Amino acid sequence: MWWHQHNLCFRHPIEEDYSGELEKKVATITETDESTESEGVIDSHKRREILSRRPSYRKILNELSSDVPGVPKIEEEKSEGEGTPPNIATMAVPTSIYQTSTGQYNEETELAPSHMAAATGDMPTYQIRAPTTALPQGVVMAASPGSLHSPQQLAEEATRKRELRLMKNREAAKECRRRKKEYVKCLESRVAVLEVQNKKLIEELETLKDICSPKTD
DNA sequence: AGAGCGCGGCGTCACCGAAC
DNA sequence: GTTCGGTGACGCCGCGCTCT
Repeated sequence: MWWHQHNLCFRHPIEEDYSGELEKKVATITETDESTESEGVIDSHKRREILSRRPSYRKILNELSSDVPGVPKIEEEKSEGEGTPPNIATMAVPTSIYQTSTGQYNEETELAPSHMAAATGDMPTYQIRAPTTALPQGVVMAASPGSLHSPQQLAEEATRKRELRLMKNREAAKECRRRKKEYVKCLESRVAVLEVQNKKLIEELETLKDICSPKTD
């Protein structure tokens, strides 16, 4: 794909800021009013509010692609096993783990271990680095919640649910980052293309001016 | 050699919107 | 109303580079 051929060898400061800058650049060049961010001055809370309302990268990119020919689409995920996106190394997602008896779980009812207190910031005491393959493949999940009675069983179930949720979120985060990188690459390419286009138009304008302006001498 | 720094990647939490 | 996926934010870790 064409946008992958750019060999950009500079380092980015912080990824969020960088992609934000790119977005501004593209918006400036194209003069669209995406009004992405006026961040930088606003406090983190406001910024968070603003950022959290942005549509997903896939959505943005797909909208871009419909506007501008040549902008690639991020593929929609097919259902499990229907083929992986082209540029991800097939991740060893232990799909069988998802096959719980209920297929669902309730996040809110989960046990809140003491380490959860770290959510407020400061020192994250929750650093229990669960191995990437926290649960082995083919693990058969426990019985449905309805059959759980003893406190121990309930605790086990809660732990299992939490691990499952963490694992899913882990994979989601990876995928999200991959998309984000793709999105940033796409923006970079678009900036390059638009800059060339802009330059050409300016040159053309100058030429036309020369032709149309009356000679003074 | 090793201290310091910047960066990329990861795991996790919190939050939001969409889907049901 | 509940569940689930997507994503920003945060903190940590490892790596490479530079400086002393």
